[in-house]
Amino acid sequence: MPLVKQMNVIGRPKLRTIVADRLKTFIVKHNLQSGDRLPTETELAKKFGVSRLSLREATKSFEFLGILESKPGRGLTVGSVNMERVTEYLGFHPALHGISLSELIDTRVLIETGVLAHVSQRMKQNDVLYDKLSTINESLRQARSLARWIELDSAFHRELICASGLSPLMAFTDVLAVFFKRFRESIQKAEWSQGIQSHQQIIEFLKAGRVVDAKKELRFHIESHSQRVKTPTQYRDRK
Amino acid sequence: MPLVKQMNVIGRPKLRTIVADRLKTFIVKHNLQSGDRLPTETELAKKFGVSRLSLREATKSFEFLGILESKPGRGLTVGSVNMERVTEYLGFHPALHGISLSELIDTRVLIETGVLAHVSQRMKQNDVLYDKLSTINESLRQARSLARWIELDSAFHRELICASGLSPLMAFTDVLAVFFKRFRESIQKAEWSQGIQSHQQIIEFLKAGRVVDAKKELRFHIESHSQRVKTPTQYRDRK
DNA sequence: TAATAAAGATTGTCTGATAATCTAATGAAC
DNA sequence: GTTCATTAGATTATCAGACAATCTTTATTA
Repeated sequence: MPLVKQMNVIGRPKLRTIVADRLKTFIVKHNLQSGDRLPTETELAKKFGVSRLSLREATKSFEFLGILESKPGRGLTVGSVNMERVTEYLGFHPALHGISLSELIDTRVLIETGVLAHVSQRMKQNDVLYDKLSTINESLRQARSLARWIELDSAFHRELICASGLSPLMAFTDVLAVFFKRFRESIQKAEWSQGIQSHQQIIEFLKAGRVVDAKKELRFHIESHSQRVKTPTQYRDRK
Repeated sequence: MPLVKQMNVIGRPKLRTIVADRLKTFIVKHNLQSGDRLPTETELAKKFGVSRLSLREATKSFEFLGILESKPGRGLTVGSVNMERVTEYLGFHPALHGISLSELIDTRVLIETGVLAHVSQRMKQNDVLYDKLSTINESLRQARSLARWIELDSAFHRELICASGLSPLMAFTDVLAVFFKRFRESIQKAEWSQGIQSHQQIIEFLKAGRVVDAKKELRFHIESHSQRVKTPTQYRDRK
């Protein structure tokens, strides 16, 4: 007969969870900044009373997010969060695939048109913003392959958000970009020029401070994408 | 004399990085959905040609994000992304503390006002939306503690986004909420009633289809937060 | 002094083992 | 036959120890 089962009953928290929490506390308590070094794995493991393996499960999760960095011979250092990494792996998750195209487009229209007032404002004080956007659009004209076109079109819209100076939105739009990539791929070559014209019109409007016109043009530009996509791409092709 | 140093020179990618990528591919290729089961750790390790340990470093990172779940005796299953978890651990990171309050407020104003047109539209077809918001606001009147007030205020604004039906924005505002929590805590009791009145006004405007007025009121409501906060909260209290 | 080589420290990865936990099969009682 | 408790099997959780790979620092040499 088996001994009395160790009563841990419902969810005993995993060790790595505890360690992750203590690591977080450690960083905050010591007020560590990017680049600062942490104790070695062995020391931390001893400090937390767990094996080096359990400690690593926590640090590796942090490293995945970019919170920590580790190199052989150097040790652990505080990193700088890598949003791209996060979004790349969150973006592919099935749960997020259920979002309809119209929802995605509405969201994008909301953010990009909302940003224009800020962009226009900042353009007045800084010519570089206009030049950057203009340069990308110029390259767009010379794009030969579809892949290159998609890359530059994404860059244009990304730069638009960036020009607003609202950094939180940058990270978010990177997530959205993952989904739009697949829609962009259904674009026809004949439609390139139309898109480029729209881009140009938008930045001219912005430079002139005509925000309302820019919004209208941008909304039309984004929404015209959707009309070309006949059927939403299916991802579930088998039972 | 040491042997010729194994020339790997620049960054040979870590095994866990490769494994993470192959795991991602595996999930996408097999079209796995939330709740679906994966092969066992041993099988996956064999499949990828690495040790079980290296495999675990990848799966644990995924588990941390909520992409995977693991239980002893059951195995690995596809999870549903836990944004709270992600934001909790990203939110404490020093690099993200650099975002200024004005940037946060501008971003919030942009999203919340942008959403109002959608909300108003949907309110016409569904009374429940108005009732939900109204109920939260009603509870807000009866809140006694600051903690309760913060909780309900957050809930109101969250419900507002939710009412737009744009689910991508939900996840994003949850991230922003982490940062706003600390600013809400500086609010004065005397200001409660003013906030509640604003809430009420906003939903009345929305119900009446007066989107422009609702936007104006909401913008004022959010921006008035910032004026109360005298100095941006400092996190670096020591060298 | 500067370049090179060696030594030390630290993470990367592997193997193997035991404990904890869940799932499913088994059997007993009604 | 049905329902419940028990058992057995499968799978992850955690540990320990070892060696390789890599970076940093020190020591050596020209």
